[in-house]
Amino acid sequence: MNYNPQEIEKKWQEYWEENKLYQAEDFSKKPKKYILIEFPYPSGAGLHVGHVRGYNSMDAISRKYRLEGFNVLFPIGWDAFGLPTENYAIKTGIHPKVATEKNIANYKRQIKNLGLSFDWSREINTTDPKYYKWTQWIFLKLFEKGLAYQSLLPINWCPSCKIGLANEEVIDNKCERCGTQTTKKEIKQWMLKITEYADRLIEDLAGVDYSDKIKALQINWIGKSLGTEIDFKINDSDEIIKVFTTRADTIFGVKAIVIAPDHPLVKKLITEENKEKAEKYIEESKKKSDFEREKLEKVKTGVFTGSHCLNPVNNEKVPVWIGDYVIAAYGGGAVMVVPAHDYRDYEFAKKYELEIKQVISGGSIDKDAFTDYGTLINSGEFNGLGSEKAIEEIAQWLEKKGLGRKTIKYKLRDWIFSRQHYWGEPIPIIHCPKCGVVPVPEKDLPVELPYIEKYQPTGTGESPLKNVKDWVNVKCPKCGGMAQRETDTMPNWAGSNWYFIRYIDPKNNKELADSKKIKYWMQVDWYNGGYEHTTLHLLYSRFIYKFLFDIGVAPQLEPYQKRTSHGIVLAEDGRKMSKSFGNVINPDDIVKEYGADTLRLYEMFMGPFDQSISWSDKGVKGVYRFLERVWKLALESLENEKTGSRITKALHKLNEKIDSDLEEMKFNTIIAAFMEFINLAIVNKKELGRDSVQKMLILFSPFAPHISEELWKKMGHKKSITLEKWPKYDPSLTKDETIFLVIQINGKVRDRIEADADISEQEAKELAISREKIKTWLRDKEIKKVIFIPRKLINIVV
RNA sequence: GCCCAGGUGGCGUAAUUGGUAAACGCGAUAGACUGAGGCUCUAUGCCCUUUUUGGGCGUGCGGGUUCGAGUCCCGCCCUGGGCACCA
Repeated sequence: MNYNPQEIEKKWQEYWEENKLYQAEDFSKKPKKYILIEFPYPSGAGLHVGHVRGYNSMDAISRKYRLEGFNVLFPIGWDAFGLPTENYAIKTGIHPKVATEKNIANYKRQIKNLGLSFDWSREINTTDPKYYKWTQWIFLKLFEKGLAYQSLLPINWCPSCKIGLANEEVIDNKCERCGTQTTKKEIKQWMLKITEYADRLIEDLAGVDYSDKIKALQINWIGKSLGTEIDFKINDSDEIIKVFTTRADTIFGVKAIVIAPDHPLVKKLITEENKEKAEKYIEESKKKSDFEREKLEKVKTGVFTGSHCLNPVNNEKVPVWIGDYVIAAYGGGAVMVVPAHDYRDYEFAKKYELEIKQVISGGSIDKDAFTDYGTLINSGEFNGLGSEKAIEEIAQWLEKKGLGRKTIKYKLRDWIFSRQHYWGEPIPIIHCPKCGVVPVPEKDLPVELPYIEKYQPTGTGESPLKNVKDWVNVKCPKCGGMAQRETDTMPNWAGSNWYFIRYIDPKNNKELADSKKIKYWMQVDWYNGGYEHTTLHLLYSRFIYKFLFDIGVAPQLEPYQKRTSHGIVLAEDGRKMSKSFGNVINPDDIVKEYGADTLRLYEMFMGPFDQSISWSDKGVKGVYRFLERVWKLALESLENEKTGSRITKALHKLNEKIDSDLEEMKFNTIIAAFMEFINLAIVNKKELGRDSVQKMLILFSPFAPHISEELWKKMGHKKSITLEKWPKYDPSLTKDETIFLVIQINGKVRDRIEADADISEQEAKELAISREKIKTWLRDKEIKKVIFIPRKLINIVV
């Protein structure tokens, strides 16, 4: 009988589900493991082989943990609100709700075909009102604590999607979804104060097991920067411009202050004679997109306001300029120009004929700016100090006089939490003409998203919900007067902020989850997902979890003990898989042709887990051939009684290899080790006994569950292989009794001899110099030194 | 510019963490099987030398440490990813 995955896989998938073999048990006495994958967004495109890479790897880990006696929670659900579905709906005319249902059904079918050991009894869906009731509840709590607020802000606006975008959704000044150039638009937005958690989000990384890469990515994104805020008093005025700098040591070299065109003091600073020129500049910079500014102007532009301010350290009069390269949102929107010690300032000074005054010794200032640290010169009482010390002392000096202070700035901005779109969780707020902003009372949650036919964006910047009069108009919960609902919805990150808590108690109607259950299951022991979510989803969900900790819902400071990320699966041509390139591999096709086990094994074997790898059809075939060999070998060995020592040893070695490599996600070498074992066993077929086949199948089952289960049954077992125990290897059997001792002369391999593994140095030496080959090498030479490494080699130095 | 990875056969990659470089898979070539093709099996695997014997080179480049370096140190080059008028 030939290996025929199409015949066996479906059968076992149904068997596993019917017998509830993968359901996690609350409060089980067994030790728990919470294994999490990023729940998929059910798009119209269907499951990607990249999803499969992450899922089946964590599936193998979950399966092994179960065999080892752990109570494993390995859940799945759907992150279904958001733009992709809405755009799909607009394109096809299928309502987002219907499209979501359809897409989920498709994903579910695809995922079930892979034989993953998810606990389907805990399936969740972020678009289910029973679920988003709690997403809204979290928002109310954030509002209550002052962490959700409204703000009129120039936001990134995509003219094509007609939607406001968070900074994180704008890439290269283009809309992340459609690629259209973004512009700015002022809208009243809901914001979340993630910046309040910036420090904790950095500090608490110390206590979790994330790779350095992931930690660095997050720390970079938060962009903490220590510096000094310096007050520059405006000449003949009480107004102060606060300037942020990391280089307070260069303050004696300041030759101008540049403020952003939208700095609050701009209007006051422009003098009558500069009015025309300055206002024209501001107008023009507003028109320019960020993209243009970056690409077209290497040398920064600016315009003089006509006003001056005073340098607090020496009362020098310094001109105030307006420059569109200064970002209003960062560091107070004002910078000090130190031409001698900053490249941009140097160019700026050359262009506008400002003085270049050197205050740090070093470099050649007539040629270019000198930006390194050094010793202060031309800096009054601070002359002679090193930069680092000077930064410290100047800050202290300023602080004493009330003219400046040490401060910390972050690149991380508060999180724009409003979307003017239909397909999202309604923000549970009511606007009352009398009482103002009123939160929807908890008892009235969820605020259900009404089913409407016109869900297209209005293009005015308002949500389509604005037109649903009988939904918008409500009584104010406070005064009972007529009021209106907030019509903005939440971004698609809202539901995924906390979903891992809902898996713990998915049907709870009173809380997000029962607190005892949360205590039992949290933290997530191991969370795997794509690198692309490192700065968005991962950071957001850590923030929300910290908030939940602060209000007593979450028991720990961090949600995820360990976070790993898989590399992207690229197309065979090395490019990203994309419909437009026509190079997409559909997992369905692979399952149909070769079976799920082949797909799973191939994706583990293709290369290092965290690395991007190109797909290879040839590689898939190679794995399929391997499975055919396993099948044939196992069936042919059923009648063998005893296992030879060579096979026994190899099996224990394999066992050891899996144990050590799986924790490190070295799936590729595990599969290679399996192949090696099978190759050995095929050559020594008669030595492969029944007991070893059995053990081999258990070891194989986390990786290729279907074929293992089928062969297990063919061996006469009545119970599922998933109920077996993970074998323990005997360390004494993983070591060889004889080895090939390598003989080196001057570090070069000259010979190798089979020898007893525990051969002594003396014996090894004697053996070595008795060899004809070695004798030739040693002729007429004097042995200076002999280095002997037990079990490995002997090196003769002549 | 800054921060991460990484650079090993024709290709994807492996190397017990300083000890036989190329395991495993793919491809290629030759042979076996076949009427033929495919599948499968066996062998080969970079350069030099007369085939074997044997020897040399060899892990991006240049140095260094060491009995011994893909692995450690110093200096470069290149590729991929992330951030970026961030002051």
